[in-house]
Amino acid sequence: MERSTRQRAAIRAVLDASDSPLLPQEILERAQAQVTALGMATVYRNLKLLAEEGAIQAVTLPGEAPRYESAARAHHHHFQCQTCGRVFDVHACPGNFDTLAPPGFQVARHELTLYGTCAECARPRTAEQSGASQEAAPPRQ
Amino acid sequence: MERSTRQRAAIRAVLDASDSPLLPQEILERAQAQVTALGMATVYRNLKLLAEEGAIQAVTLPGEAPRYESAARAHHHHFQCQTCGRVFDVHACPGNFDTLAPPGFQVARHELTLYGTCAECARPRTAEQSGASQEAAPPRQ
DNA sequence: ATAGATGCAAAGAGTTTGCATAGGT
DNA sequence: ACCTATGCAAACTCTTTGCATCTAT
Repeated sequence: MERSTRQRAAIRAVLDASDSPLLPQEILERAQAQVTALGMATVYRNLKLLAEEGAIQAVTLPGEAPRYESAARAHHHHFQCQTCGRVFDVHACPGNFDTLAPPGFQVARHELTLYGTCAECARPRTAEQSGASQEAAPPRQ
Repeated sequence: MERSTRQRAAIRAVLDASDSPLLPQEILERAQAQVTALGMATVYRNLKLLAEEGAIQAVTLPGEAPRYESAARAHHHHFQCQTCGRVFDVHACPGNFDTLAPPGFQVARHELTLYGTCAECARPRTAEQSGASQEAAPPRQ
């Protein structure tokens, strides 16, 4: 049966504490604050394990490594800013997509990703007075 | 400026001829029917180039390598069968997602992926009489 | 003739796996 | 005590890059 280890607890804690999906590397770094000797292999093994049992979910964006987030969070989608590359949660959901698929197809779940310009990047002239500091993920593209 | 080579033409032709997104490996194999000595590096270089100029688009599904498809095809989404792993096109689109993002966010485009059971996998008992032959991508998961 | 494109092989990045050891039950 | 989970390093897969050669313009 599955054992409860400090490593697994730390990884879960990191994902539960984050308000956006994290890269394996980020998870490793943050979890090492709890378990110093934690290795990347253990992170991957636990991500896979936790994903299989439904405790966490993978978030994949085109051209980027998979990120992971706690499945405990309410159903939501993602928005990636094409300017700064950051990923935001979108808690709205148009809902029922069951009728979109061809006849005979059964829709179990869906994923929706929006791309565009985030509020910060949309008004660069007010960036200073708004106190925006780009403290999240740095620009990528 | 950009030259027109047999390799690039073959890659474009393969993508234009396909009715579902293809993996780089599949593109290589099919294009080699035209250009025998074609190498994988050239496929990747051209996929990148064609994607940058908007001629093709990448389709990324969680846990799978990116697939590519012609951008000439009308706006559509994808459905992946959780049983056989195949990817189907979904030509319906709920449309306007502009209001889903938080205030100040500008939505330029969106991607929607549906997961569930395809018509074939939904009724295994009628698979024989329907003539289904699983000739598309083999099961993966 | 010139400069972009190709093919091969080596290099990178991200992820997985083998194996001996640590540690939960 | 048993057996899963870990840590390290090697292995793997997918993708990118260096370099000499080829080729479209």
